[in-house]
Amino acid sequence: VPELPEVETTCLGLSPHLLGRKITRIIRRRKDLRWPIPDAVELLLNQRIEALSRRAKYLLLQAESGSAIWHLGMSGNLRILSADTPIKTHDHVDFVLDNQTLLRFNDPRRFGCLMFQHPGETHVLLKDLGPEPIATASLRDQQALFFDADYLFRRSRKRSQAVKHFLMDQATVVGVGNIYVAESLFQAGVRPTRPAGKITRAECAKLVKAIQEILQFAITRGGTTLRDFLAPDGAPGYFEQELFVYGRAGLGCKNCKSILQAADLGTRQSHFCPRCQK
DNA sequence: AGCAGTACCTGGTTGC
DNA sequence: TGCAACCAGGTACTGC
Repeated sequence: VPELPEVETTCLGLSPHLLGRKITRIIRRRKDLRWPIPDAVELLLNQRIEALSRRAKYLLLQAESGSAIWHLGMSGNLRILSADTPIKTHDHVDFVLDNQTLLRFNDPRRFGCLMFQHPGETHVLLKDLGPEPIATASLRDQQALFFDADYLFRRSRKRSQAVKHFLMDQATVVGVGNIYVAESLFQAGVRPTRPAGKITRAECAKLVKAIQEILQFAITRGGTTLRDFLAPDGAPGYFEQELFVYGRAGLGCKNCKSILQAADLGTRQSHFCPRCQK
């Protein structure tokens, strides 16, 4: 379930293997992932990889002729492998490199995508994204919006939707999915079902702090491996053992021993502590 | 415009 | 034991 920490882990893991390398061949075994893979990705042939970066849950592989945009969806995985590694089921795309290695995309559920962005263009998928939750000083300068308590408070006013959905909306803040929103709400002491508009300013401050700390900590643990997430070198993430509420309905709260409950929010379940979260 | 609900997809698990 | 039903969930889409 790749959320920001998993995509960041992938980005950090891939960078040393990709930067400066030339793409010698692109193999598309499928026409469609989440969307059709545009033919324009062929413009990356014989190009050197200039940069690899993450924006929200997207991974951008930049060359002079344009950028590949990957999204890992639900089950997507990018690995660096030896060029002679046999194909497995759901291996959909290879970028073959000039040093006997390749970048291979595997995605059983095919919710992921590979798109292309021309130089100077902003792909439509990247247009309406909210601010990055963890912003460096340089990001603060280039981003129109800055993720802090004031921003979250103002944006949530008069919103009736559950705060959980509000925080998972990539237009509010990027990178937060079902796992980390549950953990952040727990750490901030806020129930997932509360209407976003009823969250106090103090709670907004707690939520911002919780989201930032949890995402940052998860990155240091290499993300969360629940079913199939692996870093580009094949290593799993170790954040699962740090989870307080996600997937723990019916079990005791690690803080107060109360039995964790499941709230039905749409089709997704959301786990919380009835005592710690108001 | 905001929001709830649905579809997409496959593999693992559950239930009869 | 075998097979169907269900569940996981990021995101775009639909319709109110």
